Amino acid sequence: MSMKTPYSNIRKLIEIQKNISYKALGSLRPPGYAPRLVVGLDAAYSRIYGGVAVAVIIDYVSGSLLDYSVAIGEPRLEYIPGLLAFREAPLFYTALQGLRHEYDLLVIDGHGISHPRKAGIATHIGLALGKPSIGVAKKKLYGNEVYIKKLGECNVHPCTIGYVADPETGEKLAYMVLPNKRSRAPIYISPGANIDLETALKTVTSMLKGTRLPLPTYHADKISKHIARLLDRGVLKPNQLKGGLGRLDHFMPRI
DNA sequence: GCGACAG
DNA sequence: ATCTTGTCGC
Repeated sequence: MSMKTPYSNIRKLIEIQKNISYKALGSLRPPGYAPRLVVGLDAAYSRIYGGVAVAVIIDYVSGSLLDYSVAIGEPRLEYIPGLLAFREAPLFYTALQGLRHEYDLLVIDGHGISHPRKAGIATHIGLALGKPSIGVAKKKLYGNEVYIKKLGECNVHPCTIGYVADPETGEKLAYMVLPNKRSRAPIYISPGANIDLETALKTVTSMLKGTRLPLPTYHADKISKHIARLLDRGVLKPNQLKGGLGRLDHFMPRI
């Protein structure tokens, strides 16, 4: 079980996010190059060992899964809406270090700037690593949903059905996309850092292969859940994992 | 006080 | 996220 965090510390984490978003918002421009290798990040949870973070590498052109890395460990923080990055990013960072390839882009399960302080987990990670990052979330966290299309008008998928607007300024923070024929609910695509909203949309929709999630996140999701199951069944031991045990000393500020 | 609330 | 049985649809 993760530690409970006092309200005083929560305020400090919120201040850190304001600092992060200040820098990240100035980085939201087109990368200027097409991605070659793309990382997908997702986490599942094992009852025994805690978080199971998986980083995968996908070849953007072929869609091939080239590599993956795992990090496990008990998160230091409980889940608090808006503060997900402080819970999961340390594990993601560890998983990333086990990767054998360099990469151009990160696709992360969760939000980017479509966040109360414009500092979702994709923003934290993209800014810290100095790479383009995109958040792909399955549920809205913040903002007003604006529909630019009726659901019935979406014949060809993926279909951009609307966007999420900043309640203060009306600025577009994320696009809502129906990834395939089956899904009733959209996915939310927002830039994390070092990329703009339009490029984020194009890039992610081009990696939708009939699945609800884009290929990188799709694979990371499947692998992390699978490993969490094996761990809880005792079929797999933490020391057998590629990427090893998670060191949680990164991304967590001293509070 | 009430509703919202990534994973 | 995870816990869980049945159930709707291709």
